Amino acid sequence: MLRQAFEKFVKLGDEEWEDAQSRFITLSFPKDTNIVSEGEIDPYFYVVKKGVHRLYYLTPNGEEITLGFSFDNHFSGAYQSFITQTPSTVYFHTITDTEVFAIGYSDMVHLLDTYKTFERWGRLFMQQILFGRLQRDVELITLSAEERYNLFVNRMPPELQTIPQKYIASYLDMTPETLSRVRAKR
Amino acid sequence: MLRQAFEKFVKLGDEEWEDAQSRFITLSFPKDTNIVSEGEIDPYFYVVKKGVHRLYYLTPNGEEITLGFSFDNHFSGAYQSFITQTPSTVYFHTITDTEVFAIGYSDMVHLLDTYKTFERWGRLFMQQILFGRLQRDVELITLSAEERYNLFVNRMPPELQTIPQKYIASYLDMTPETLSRVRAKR
DNA sequence: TTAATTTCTTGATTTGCATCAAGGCGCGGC
DNA sequence: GCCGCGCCTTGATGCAAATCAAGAAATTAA
Repeated sequence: MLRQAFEKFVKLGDEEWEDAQSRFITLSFPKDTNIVSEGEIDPYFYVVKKGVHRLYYLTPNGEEITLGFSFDNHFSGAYQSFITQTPSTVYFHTITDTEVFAIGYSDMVHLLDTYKTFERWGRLFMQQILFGRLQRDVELITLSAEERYNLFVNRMPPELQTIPQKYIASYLDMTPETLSRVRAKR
Repeated sequence: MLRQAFEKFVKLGDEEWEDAQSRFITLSFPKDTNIVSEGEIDPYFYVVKKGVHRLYYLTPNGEEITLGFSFDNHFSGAYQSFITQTPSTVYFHTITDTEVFAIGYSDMVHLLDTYKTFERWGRLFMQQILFGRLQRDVELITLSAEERYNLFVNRMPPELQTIPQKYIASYLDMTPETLSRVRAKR
């Protein structure tokens, strides 16, 4: 399952996979926990075994803005902090009880340095996140609040059915009041 | 100069550099040309020798939305189309007369396949673009039209002084009228 | 140079969504 | 099982920026 997450991007040889696998640990967190907070360096890169995560940041006046969600079988974490080993500007937060595979920085560097395959995985992974963000940028700028919500619902995997609406609202760049009104119209 | 563009990310060995260098060609375009249009596959990845470029897309009602600019000594192109070899959703456009180094897809694949250093360059380059977009997302959501313009001016390199204001306006997600009013207040 | 376009400015009006406000519902804790 | 505190809803009002509308300035073409 961990291996599959990587093999969505690259084919792994058995030896390099053994090496990689041995470097992951399993961690659990209860719901509503900040795994990483603003100002901390994210010590791990994560693969979600079970649960739903949220990335958000705080505006100067204390409002939470949700950047994205992640869930089962996907990569997760405060990537920028982890890969640059600098203090995070975002909170990495559990919406549900969660289990993850986690790998530390020096172990990740080992994989990237040693295996060309992992270096390629890293490139393709970054690429996927980037292209996803670009798509989102287009949608935030060109679509109305109602259209953004409709798109979200159509793409929403079942895992996200349970997310509090205020998180969805901030992800879609609207207030909870606006989201509530949009929903009332369906 | 071409080499320096890569060496902002990774240190290159002389042999791999020779191989890479030999695969670039030089191209020129007059101002106001679409190097790549929507629906076309971008045949090259570019490094700007001289000139200013713009990436934009068209909304359903024909409005141009500017995604970004590039200029001397930086990488440029419709990356998503090039790297995935699929039709572009964006226009890649010259604002000024332009000279570029360009490398074709099979040559780029050769470099990525053959040299771990280029694979790493690719990862770090994608990463830089991604982190830049994330920063921009934050600014678009949290800042007012006036604050966005002030930030842009502070960061703007001299090359961008000559850009038509309507392009800046659409990059900052406001109308030309709004930008004009913001500027009048300084 | 002058004419033709395009870009930029300035003013009046509109609008989508935010903000402010208050009541009801649901869920977790004791 | 009931209490209390977030969360969601619904209504009234406000506002930043869009839209609509001309004219002025700048760029391009002839």
